[in-house]
Amino acid sequence: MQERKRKILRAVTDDYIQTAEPVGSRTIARKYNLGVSPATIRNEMADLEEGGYLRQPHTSAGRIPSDKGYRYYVDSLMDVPDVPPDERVQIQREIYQPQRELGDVIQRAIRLLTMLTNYTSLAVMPGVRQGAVRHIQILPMDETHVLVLLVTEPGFVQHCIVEVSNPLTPSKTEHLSSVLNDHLRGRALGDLDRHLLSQLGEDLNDLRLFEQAVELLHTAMQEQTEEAVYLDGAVRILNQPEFRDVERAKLLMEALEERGRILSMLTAAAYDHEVTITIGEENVYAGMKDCSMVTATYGIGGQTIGLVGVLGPTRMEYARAVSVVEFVADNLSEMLTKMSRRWSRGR
Amino acid sequence: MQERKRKILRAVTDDYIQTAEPVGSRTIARKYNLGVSPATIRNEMADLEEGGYLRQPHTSAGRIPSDKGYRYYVDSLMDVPDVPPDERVQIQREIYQPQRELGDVIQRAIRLLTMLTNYTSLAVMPGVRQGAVRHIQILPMDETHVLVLLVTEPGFVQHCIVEVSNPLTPSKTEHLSSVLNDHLRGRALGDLDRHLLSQLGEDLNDLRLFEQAVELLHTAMQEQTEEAVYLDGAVRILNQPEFRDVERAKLLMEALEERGRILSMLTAAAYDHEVTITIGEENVYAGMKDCSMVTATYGIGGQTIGLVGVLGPTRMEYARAVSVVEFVADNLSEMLTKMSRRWSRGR
DNA sequence: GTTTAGCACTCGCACATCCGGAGTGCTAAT
DNA sequence: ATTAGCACTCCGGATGTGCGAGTGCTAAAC
Repeated sequence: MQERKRKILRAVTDDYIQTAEPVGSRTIARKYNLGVSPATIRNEMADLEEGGYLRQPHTSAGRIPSDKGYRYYVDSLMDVPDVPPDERVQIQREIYQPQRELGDVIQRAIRLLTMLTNYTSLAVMPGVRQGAVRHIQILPMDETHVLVLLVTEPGFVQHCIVEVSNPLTPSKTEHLSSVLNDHLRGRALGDLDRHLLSQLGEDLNDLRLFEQAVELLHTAMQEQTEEAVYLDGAVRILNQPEFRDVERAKLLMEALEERGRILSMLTAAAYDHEVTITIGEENVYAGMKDCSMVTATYGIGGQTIGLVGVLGPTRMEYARAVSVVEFVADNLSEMLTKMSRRWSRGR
Repeated sequence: MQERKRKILRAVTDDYIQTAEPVGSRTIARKYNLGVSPATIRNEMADLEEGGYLRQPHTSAGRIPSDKGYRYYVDSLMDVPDVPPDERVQIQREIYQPQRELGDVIQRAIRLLTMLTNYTSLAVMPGVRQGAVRHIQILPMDETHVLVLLVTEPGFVQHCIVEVSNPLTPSKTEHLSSVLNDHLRGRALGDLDRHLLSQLGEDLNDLRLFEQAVELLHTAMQEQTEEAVYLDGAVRILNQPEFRDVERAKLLMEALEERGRILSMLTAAAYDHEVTITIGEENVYAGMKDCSMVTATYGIGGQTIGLVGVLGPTRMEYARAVSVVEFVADNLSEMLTKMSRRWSRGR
């Protein structure tokens, strides 16, 4: 694409992102000094429309970027700014809090994301399957229930209550706990295989207990195997003029209430790349067709374990969103990696 | 108030609740056969308006109930229907699930409430202070952090990670756990007093350990002392015609996102009575001035520990809401009481 | 050949206007 | 005390109009 067309596409997109109004040739000529007259810009815009980068809401209105236009914009027009220093420290202060649970950290991280971007933000936290087991503990609750407590890398605590067919005495649960600990520590719960299980059986020396243990782990895993979805500032989306229509807003909010849907949307889109931008129609779900997402992955020691991002209208401040989301994700990764290392050293 | 006025107020309220349109004298004469002409009804309505029970959105429109009118309606006009059998079983099936955590139970209960009433529903779950301790366990995480696990009556599990100034070895945490267990079991965490603490000190036989224990409990309590607020179906409120205005909707949704505000609102209103109805202006918070709440308390063995309810427009189906909310709360109480008894027997 | 000025044309939007319907309050008759 | 009749009010939707912003085209200028 010729340089001038690029400049114009960029101007249109920037302006529309800022004002939410269709932008005309005169406006561009005035605000962005390209050194050409409105008429020339009009011609170029007609070409851009033909190419599918711009569209007109109605004849004789200004142009707005199409999804394809936004795509081109984020891929090769925008320049991502640095995160300003004050925001850097704000983010880092929030993330490097005195250590808490992973869930809390993520919650706080995305709350900040919401504040800074004014968009809805979301995160996926890894489920229990993924992380290596640090500690596992079985505690009796009442005749028919036990509590399974699981601490996984990197400091992710989960518990669930499991019904057992035969009562377990405190001494038995203690025994069970220690055996399970010996065998599973350092391993991911998803890695349970036959070999491991048979070895477990030998060490337990008690068939019924063994069966219960297997049953227990099975249930525990089923219960909380799912990745957790965090969401913050869902109402922010109502600030956007494109959602001044209640019906639309309702539709979107309803979609956001269904965590499962969000999850599949997020994972479908973006688990492999550092930063992913999903624009309008690229979204799998109807009802999100005029939203965009900017997401980034975070992980421990280079391995991706989760995802944070923001959700806004397609007319989103992509450049800023990218910079902030990326920065948050990077810091999250760094923090988690440190946290994990500290634990290894402590052993 | 004369019987006929009561009948008319009731007719107006019923009709307005159903249609969301101001209701006129002719409508009442036609739909609710009171045996009098529209003109008579008009006179009566004028009286009711003077008395503050009805109001007119504008001259020459029909009447709608004022807050005072609703108040009179719920206090002495409406008759609360039984919960229909199919809904009864649905509710009971949901609540008497194979035992899970209290949080899950409540979550499910209010989800159902949302489904059945089509209003936003909410619940308050007791914080950690209130319940008697069943089990307490300290586990080391890394050099500077331990995990405090707390199981309180009636099967409420909470954990939190606490930073400690001096590292605790596994053997020490074990010792600490067992001592704490001995002393705190059956007591509420909020009851920690000097006497108890000094006794603890004696048994621990280790000053530093004792100090850490106190510090630990202190932090643990501070962290999670707050009652938890559950919310479901917040978007449902957008279905109501009174919130077709986006600004209003946004305001309310924003209020709903602030859990603390909800909490104080709920507790302020309704902790003492079985079923409480809070109407429009009676709400403490602006932004809720055209909402009503129907809440009921639940508890264990007669002692109130929490609260469930629904939130809708003042033009709410009070009768139905009351019946369903009450039924849910009662079943919740019954279930929790049983659960608690079962545990006592298990000891 | 590209750029630009000029101009006719197109829409959407805000605003004013108008009309009908629903409902009221008052008065007088029952 | 109740009711029929009637004049009056006011909202809401339909209709019409003018204005402004913006376009596309054409012809002139560079």
